[in-house]
Amino acid sequence: MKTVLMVAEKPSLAQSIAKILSRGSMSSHKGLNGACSVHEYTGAFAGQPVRFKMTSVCGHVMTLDFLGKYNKWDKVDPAELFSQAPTEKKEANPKLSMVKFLQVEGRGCDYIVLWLDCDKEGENICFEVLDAVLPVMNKTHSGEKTVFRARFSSITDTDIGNAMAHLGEPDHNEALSVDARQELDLRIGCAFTRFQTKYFQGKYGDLDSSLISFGPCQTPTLGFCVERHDKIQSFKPETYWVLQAKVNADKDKSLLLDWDRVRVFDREIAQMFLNMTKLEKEAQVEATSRKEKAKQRPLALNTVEMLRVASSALGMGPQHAMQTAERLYTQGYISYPRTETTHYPENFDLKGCLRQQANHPYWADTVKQLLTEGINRPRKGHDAGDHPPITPMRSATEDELGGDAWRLYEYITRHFIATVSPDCKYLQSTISFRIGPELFTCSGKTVISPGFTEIMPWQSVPLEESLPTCQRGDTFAVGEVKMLEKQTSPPDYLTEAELITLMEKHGIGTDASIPVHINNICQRNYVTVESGRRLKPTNLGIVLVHGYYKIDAELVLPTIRSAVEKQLNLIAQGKADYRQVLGHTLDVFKRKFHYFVDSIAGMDELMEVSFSPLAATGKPLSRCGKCHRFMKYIQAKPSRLHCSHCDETYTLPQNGTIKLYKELRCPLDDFELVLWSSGSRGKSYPLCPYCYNHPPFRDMKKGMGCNECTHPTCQHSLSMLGIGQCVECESGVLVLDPTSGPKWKVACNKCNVVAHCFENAHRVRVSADTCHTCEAALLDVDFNKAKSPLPGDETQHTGCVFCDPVFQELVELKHAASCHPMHRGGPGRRQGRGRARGRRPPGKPNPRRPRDKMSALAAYFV
DNA sequence: GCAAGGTC
Repeated sequence: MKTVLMVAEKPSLAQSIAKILSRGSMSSHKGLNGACSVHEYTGAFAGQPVRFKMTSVCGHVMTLDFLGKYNKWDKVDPAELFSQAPTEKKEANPKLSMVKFLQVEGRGCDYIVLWLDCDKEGENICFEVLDAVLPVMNKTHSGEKTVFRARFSSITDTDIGNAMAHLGEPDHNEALSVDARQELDLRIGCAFTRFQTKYFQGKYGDLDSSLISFGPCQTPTLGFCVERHDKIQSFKPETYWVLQAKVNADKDKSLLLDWDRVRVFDREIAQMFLNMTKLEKEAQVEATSRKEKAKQRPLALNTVEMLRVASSALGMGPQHAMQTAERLYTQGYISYPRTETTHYPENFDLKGCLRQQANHPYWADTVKQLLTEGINRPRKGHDAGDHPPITPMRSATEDELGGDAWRLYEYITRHFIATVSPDCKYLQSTISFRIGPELFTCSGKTVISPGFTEIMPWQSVPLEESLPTCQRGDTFAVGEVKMLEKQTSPPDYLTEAELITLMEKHGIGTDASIPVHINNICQRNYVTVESGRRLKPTNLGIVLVHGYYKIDAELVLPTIRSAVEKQLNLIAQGKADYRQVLGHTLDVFKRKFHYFVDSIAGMDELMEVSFSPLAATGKPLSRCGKCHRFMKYIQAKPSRLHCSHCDETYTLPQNGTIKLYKELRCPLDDFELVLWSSGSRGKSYPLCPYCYNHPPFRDMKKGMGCNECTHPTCQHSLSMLGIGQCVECESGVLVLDPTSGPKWKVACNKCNVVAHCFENAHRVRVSADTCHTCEAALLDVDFNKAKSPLPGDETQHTGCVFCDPVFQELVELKHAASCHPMHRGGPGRRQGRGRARGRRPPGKPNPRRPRDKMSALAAYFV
C-alpha cells in the first residue's frame, strides 16, 4: 500500500485536519522531536487504497543568516552586508531537528500533500518541507504527480474536505516573495544595526542600550511613539472660554446645559455673549427629541483586539498577554489565540460553546437566559481564512487558573458571550434651550435594555439622571449663567493599545509579531512603559527618530514597510522577477545606507546633547600598557575600558564587577590587570585588558582571562594556577583563585563549577609537583597556627585535592572527587586527560615559548 | 550581539 505524507504548519492543525479527514479514526504517536505528532489512518487517494500520515512542522523550518565569518562585527564592513556577504539557510530551531524528523517520516512515502497555512509564509514553508522530504521519498518512474497543495480557508469539515478533493500545487512565486523579504530584512536590518551600534558605542560612554538596532518594523513602531512625544512637546496651550448655564428643573434639581457654540477663543466675545444672557430669567425650550439608539455587541475576538484590551483594561503587556493566551490554549481552555478573523465559521457550534459556561459561578444566569431565550446571531466580521475567532473551549474558575491567566480567560469568555448577546439599547433625549439669543443643549441617556453590557459591565452606558419631560415652548427658571476660562491640553503619550491600532492600520508587523516589535523597543531602551501602559520615548529613542528625520525620513516612516511589500507582491503575483526586485530594492537601500553613513554627523549632533563622549565617561581604573596613563572604566553596558590618550577601547566581560588587581601588570604588554568577579559566591579571575581583546597566543581566543592564558611563567596564568581537569565539563580546567583567601576557592575556567577548598589558610600555592594517582597539581597550603585543621601542631601540608586523605576532608571537592575523571573512568582514562590540559609536565619546559607580543599577534592573525 | 517571520 502506498503512503501519503501530509504536513501542516503546526501540531494543533495536523491533529484537527487528521481528525476531520479520518472521521476520528486515526492512531497518533509523538515524533522524534517531541513537539510534532504523527496521525495515521487509511483511506483512498488517486483511486487506490493508501496509508495517510498527517504531521506538521512548527512554523518555519529554516531561517536565513549570513555565513559565519560575516557575523564578526569587527571584521566586516556593514556595507558588505548589502551584496557581497553570502547568506545561508540554517535550521530555524535546531532543538527540534525538524529536517531530520521530516526525513524520518517522509522516507519511503509516495505522495506528499502540503497543508501549510494559506498565506505567503505558509507557501514558503511548503518549499522548506519539500527541500527536506523530496530527496528521501519514493521516486516514480511514470512522471506521475506526487506533490500536492491543499488550499483551505477554515478548519471545518466542508472546507477541509473540499481542499482534499481539489488539490493543487504549491505557488513558487509566493514562496519566492518571502525569500526576498527575508533577505531584505536581514541585510538591511543588520547593516544599519551594526553601523549605528558600532558608531555610537565607539563615541559615547553612557548610552543606555548595548545595541542600537534598526528594523523595518521596529523603527516605524518607535517612530509612532516619538511622533506623539513631539506633538506633546510642541503643544502650545490656548486659552478659551465657555458659557455654562444652569436651569432649575423640578424641586431642588438643576440641569447643567452645554453651550451650542461650544467655546470661543476670544475673551471679549465670550464676555459679550455672557452679557447677553446673564440677566435672562427664563430659558425657553426650543425643541425636544427622544431617539432610541443601540450600542453594538462586539465582533468576535481576534488576536489584535485581545492584545488591545489586555493592555488597556487588564494592564497586561502584549508579549505577556500572548504568552498567557498560549498557555491557556495549550491547556485546552481557549481556542487558538493567533488569528486575524473576527467572523465565526458557518458551522461554529455557538450554543455548544455557550452551554459549557451554563454553570459558571460568575455568569451562569446570563448564559442560561441566553440559552432559553435564544442567542443573538453574531455580527458579520472579517474572515481572514486563518483560524476561527478566540473563544473559550471549556469552563474554568478563578481558583483553577488564578492571576493573569484567569483575568484573560474571563475577558475572552465574557467577550464571547457578548458576541451572541443582544445589543445594548438606550434612549438618547435632548432638550434645546434658548436663553436670550443663545442656544444651549442638555442631553441624557437612559438604558432601555442593557443587552451585552450586562456581561461586559465596563461597556455599560453610564447612569445619568433622567431629563424632565417637557415640550417646545415650556420655560424653566435660569439658575445662573457663568463664563469659564479653560485651556486646551496636550495629548498624552501613546498607549500600547493605540500603538497596536496604528501598527495594524499601517501593516507594521503581523498579529503574531506586533508584541515582539513593541517588546523590542522597550528592551532596547527606546521607550519605557509608564502608568496606564503609555509608551514614553527615552532620550535615545527620541534622538534616533529625530536623526532619521534629519537624514532620511523614509527610514522611520511607516511607508517603508508597505513600499517594500508592494514590490514583494509583484513577485508573489508573478509580475516581477525575484532576482530583479531583490537586486533593485537592495540597491535602493544600499544607497540609503551610504547616504546615512555619510550624514551620520547630523544624528551625532543630537546624540551629543544627550550623551557624554567616552573620554568624559567613567572613572579611572587601571593603566594603559602603551601610554601608562589611567584608562577609564565605563560601567554602562557594554562595560569597557577606554584610554583617551591612545583613543582605544577595550571590552570587558559583562555581568560582573571589575576592580583593579593590586596594580599587577601583564608581562606581555604592561597593561595593569583587572579582576573580574561574578559576585561574592561566584568565581573571579584576573584578566589583562589588552590580551582579553587581542589574544596573545595562537591557542587562545578573544575574551579569555588569565585563567585561560597559556603563558608558561606568568604567575597569574593557567599554566601556573591550573590544578586539573574540571569535574563537570569536558574542556575546562580547575584554576586556583589567588584572591579568594582566606576561604580559598578553585573555579573552572570554562563552566560554572566553583569549589571551596581550605578555610583558615593564609597561603595556598600550586606546586610544580603532581599527584602520582591522578596527575593533578599538588597544592602547598600554610594554615593559620591557631586554627589549623591538621593533626598535631602541623601548619603546612602539600597534597592532591582529589586524592590526599588529609585534604579530602577539607575540600568541598571530596564529593566531586568521586566524579573526577580519574576516578570514574576506569584504568583506560589515565592518559591524555587530567591535569595535562592545564599544566606542563613537571621538569619539562613548555614547548610553546611565547614570543614577544607583536610577533605573537602577527602569528595569530595569519 | 543584528531583522522579521513562523511557532513550542
